[in-house]
Amino acid sequence: MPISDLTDHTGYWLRMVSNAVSQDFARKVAAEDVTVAEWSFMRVLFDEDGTAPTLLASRMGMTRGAISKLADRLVAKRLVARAETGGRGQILSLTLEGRAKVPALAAMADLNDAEYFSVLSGDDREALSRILRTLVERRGLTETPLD
Amino acid sequence: MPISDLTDHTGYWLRMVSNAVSQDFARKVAAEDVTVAEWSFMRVLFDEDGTAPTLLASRMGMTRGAISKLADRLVAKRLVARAETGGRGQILSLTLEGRAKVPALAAMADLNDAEYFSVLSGDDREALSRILRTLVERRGLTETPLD
DNA sequence: CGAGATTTGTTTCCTAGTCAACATTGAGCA
DNA sequence: TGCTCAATGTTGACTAGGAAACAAATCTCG
Repeated sequence: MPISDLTDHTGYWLRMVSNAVSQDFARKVAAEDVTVAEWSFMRVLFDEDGTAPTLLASRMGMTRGAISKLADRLVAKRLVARAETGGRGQILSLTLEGRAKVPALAAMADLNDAEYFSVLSGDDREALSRILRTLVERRGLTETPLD
Repeated sequence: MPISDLTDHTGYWLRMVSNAVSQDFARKVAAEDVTVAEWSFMRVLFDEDGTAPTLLASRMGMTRGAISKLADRLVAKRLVARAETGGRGQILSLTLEGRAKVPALAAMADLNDAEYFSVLSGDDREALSRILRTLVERRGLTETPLD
């Protein structure tokens, strides 16, 4: 039996494109001194301010440990604030500065996405989006990635 | 202007699916005590035995430093051998043991891919593959990812 | 109530990369 | 020839995240 080539797999091409989109976006948001994970974190808080770390972890598909460290970094940058809620609990919210950054970052995300897929026809763009959503639904992928 | 949601972006779904495919594959090859990067490395050598580290780095889209360490690990596992070529140069090849492992790993890659995309119709599978290849070509993505 | 079980957030250790500095080797060419 | 400059592979410092152990806090229910 012939040995299949790496490029025979859809997963291969998927990863190549995904990596390229992510790296490009990472480069863009770096201009605002923010990482992709930080952007994602802030975007979640933008809608659901005052979220507990554990919920953020599940929203973002990261471990609580990772969220703990990510929050440290964002607090150090004065983009996020931690608030004790009495006992063990804690609540994370955007600072004014953090909230003010979100629109610019969202615009970058829009631009990055539009730019990347602009080389496709409208039909193909639509098909790609639809197929990916189908996969997520049918495979029960609930964990959220970073962008 | 409304702030776009993370899920408005095709890149978001792309990353979610790509991560899921990769993680699943990583879990599978771990049964053979191999990582995804190691598999990729071995697969390249399978066809192009006696490759220099720098060429492997470009084939795999990794830095020379990463290849150097990856090669260390594979040599330690007796799957790859380093050969001096006189001066500074060096050449990497699969050992017999390494070469013998490739077919099983390739079968795993085939299975993983087939399994993941089995929930799509034939048309959608084909469309996805075609669209991804179009993106790679039109965006000039030459760097190779890991699976 | 109170004792075990669970949950929460943190921390430590580990892995797998990048980046940049480095010594070594080789090539080009006056 | 010999000088300079580029390329090679390695290394160390650093980063981001996962896994698991942990202490503290909260639940559960007898």
